[in-house]
Amino acid sequence: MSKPITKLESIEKTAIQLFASYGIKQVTIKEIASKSKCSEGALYRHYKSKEEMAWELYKREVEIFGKKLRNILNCGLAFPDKLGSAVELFYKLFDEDQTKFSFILLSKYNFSKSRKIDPGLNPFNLVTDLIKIAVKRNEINIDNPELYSAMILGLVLQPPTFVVSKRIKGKIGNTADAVTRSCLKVLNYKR
Amino acid sequence: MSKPITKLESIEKTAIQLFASYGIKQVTIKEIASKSKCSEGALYRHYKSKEEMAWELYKREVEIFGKKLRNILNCGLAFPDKLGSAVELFYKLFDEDQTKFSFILLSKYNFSKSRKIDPGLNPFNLVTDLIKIAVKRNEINIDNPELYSAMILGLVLQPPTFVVSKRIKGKIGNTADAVTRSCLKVLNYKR
DNA sequence: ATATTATAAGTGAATATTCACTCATTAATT
DNA sequence: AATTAATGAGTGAATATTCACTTATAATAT
Repeated sequence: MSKPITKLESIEKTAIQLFASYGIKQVTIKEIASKSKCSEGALYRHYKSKEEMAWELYKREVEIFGKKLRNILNCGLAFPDKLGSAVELFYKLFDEDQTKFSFILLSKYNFSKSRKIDPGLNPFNLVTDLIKIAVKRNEINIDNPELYSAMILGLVLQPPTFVVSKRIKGKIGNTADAVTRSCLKVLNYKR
Repeated sequence: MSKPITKLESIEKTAIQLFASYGIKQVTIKEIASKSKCSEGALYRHYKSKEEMAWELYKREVEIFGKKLRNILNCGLAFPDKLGSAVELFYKLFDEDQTKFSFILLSKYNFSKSRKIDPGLNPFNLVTDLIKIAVKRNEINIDNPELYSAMILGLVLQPPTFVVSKRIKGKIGNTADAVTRSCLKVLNYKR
């Protein structure tokens, strides 16, 4: 046999799906192998260990999202439009692949603290920077940018989390506007 | 009847502390035993398994907090005062025992979906109900209470989570007011 | 008071189980 | 034939759990 690329894809997709549903630690190599219809050994052709695989997948997916987010935040829009596009992007991508984003959202605390994703692509950093710059430019009026960044991130992240835990049913793309407006209120944005 | 010395308290305190720091799966019985200065077997006098213990501790702590929250939300205050007291309570308790609340905040997704805490004491339900009632009484003006409950919960929960992950340093009790005001803005509360 | 008994809790070595990872073998491709 | 990849039973270290025995305390009897 020599069609490794398709196998790898299948392994990764299965792993993300299982990690998202049950958490990294509770998923076994056996499960990933059987569900992706390959052997246990096949996994080790591509990754050094299960932990390593989980981390690589996590890092990759977060950084892919981070790049998209950075592109939006870098173009010369005004603050509320940047924020709005960011929320819209996130919710759209979330709706398109809930499983992938569950994995991202829930895996955060399952890696050793020494594993770091590229700070320039870390969505938390990007949002915090966005807010700090807006403060500097007097587009919003808040003290304590760290606190307000936390509030904004929580406000934006919790609805998708509620979708994952079934407290909210269906898609959330159509709520991006309402969420953005809520953020702007919190930040005392005056148009 | 007899009531010999008990190491239960020590075991539980140690377990919560270790679970909060490293996650339930990554903590071993050996570690709990040695850190709480008892044998590995002692744990099984009180709990059927490690998993069971983690769940019982989680459930207990969440429900203790749920009771306090319910008491506050049940007394006849106006909406913004109820919300304000709730945030203040949460942040005060969080400051008093960060370890315990890290455990609560981070363990959520480590249990099987079939394990449920008493719905009447579930803080998420309590807050959602609070908001729904306020809508009914025309104290706030929002469509989609589920979405707004999610936003409010995220807004309130993320700052403590940031303390746990060291993005925010120190205590947060003094931010309760600012956070409450932000919630009221999101909810279109007109005083 | 003192002794006796009952019981819950504690102990830790022994055992069972889990699970990531390996590697000898097989199969496919060139 | 040689090379490359795939397989999955096997391995062993890590870990959870058990259990026969000990100990401390409380309840009861003397």
